[in-house]
Amino acid sequence: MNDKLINFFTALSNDQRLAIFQKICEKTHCCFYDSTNAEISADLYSCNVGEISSTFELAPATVSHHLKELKNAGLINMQRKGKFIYLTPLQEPLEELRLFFSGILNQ
Amino acid sequence: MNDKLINFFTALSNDQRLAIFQKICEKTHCCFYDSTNAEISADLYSCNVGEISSTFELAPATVSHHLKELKNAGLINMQRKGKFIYLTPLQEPLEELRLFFSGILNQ
DNA sequence: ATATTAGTTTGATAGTTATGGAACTATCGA
DNA sequence: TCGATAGTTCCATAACTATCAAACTAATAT
Repeated sequence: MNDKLINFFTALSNDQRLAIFQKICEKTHCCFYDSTNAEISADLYSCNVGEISSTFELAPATVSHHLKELKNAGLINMQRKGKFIYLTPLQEPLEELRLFFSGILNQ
Repeated sequence: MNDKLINFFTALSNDQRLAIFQKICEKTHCCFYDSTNAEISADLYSCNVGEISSTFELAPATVSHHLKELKNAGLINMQRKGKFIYLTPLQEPLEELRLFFSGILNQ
């Protein structure tokens, strides 16, 4: 039960990784639709690994490690589309965390 | 800005420390009043360091380190009353964390 | 005063984590 | 098919973390 929480907290306890997660959240916009009402493809509303690498001054290997940890913690999704891998935050963990901090005190 | 969050997450990213924090929260009850309407003293509604030591199978030194970290992160308060040191969770950080997870996504 | 109980600090050690270079895999465009 | 671009995995290392024994400080009781 606490294992999942530990994974969340561990993933967010590193400053680079927290910043990366925030960037992913910030860069992700909910599904917009174009004039024809067709959903615009993921690369228009989420960010890819390269964008993280160039934003933060970290070696690609390091970024890769951090993303892997965010993914393993269950905080983000990584989806390849051709040459790029797109990053999106998952909502459930955010909800779980909100609930955890709402419910922890007796009142 | 993120420093405070990092401290929260780091403090909660260790399984023993998370369990200790949960224990402190669980053992803390909001101010009850006795029949004379006088506030009952802290030792009746919060837990002390020894209680943590005996609950978790950790050396006193280890417990002390963990508590220090929870305190330095700003998650708990430690108040000596005579021989004992009483532990209480702080509410602001919980609220901050709730808000963080509420506000991080664009919608 | 001194013994006892409660807890901290110091110092050491074993284990974990962050970082990146180098070598790898995957996809695409020419 | 070959070169370029995107990203991962392997490996090493430096830095950090968790743990506890031993020596300490703080408060109380006798």
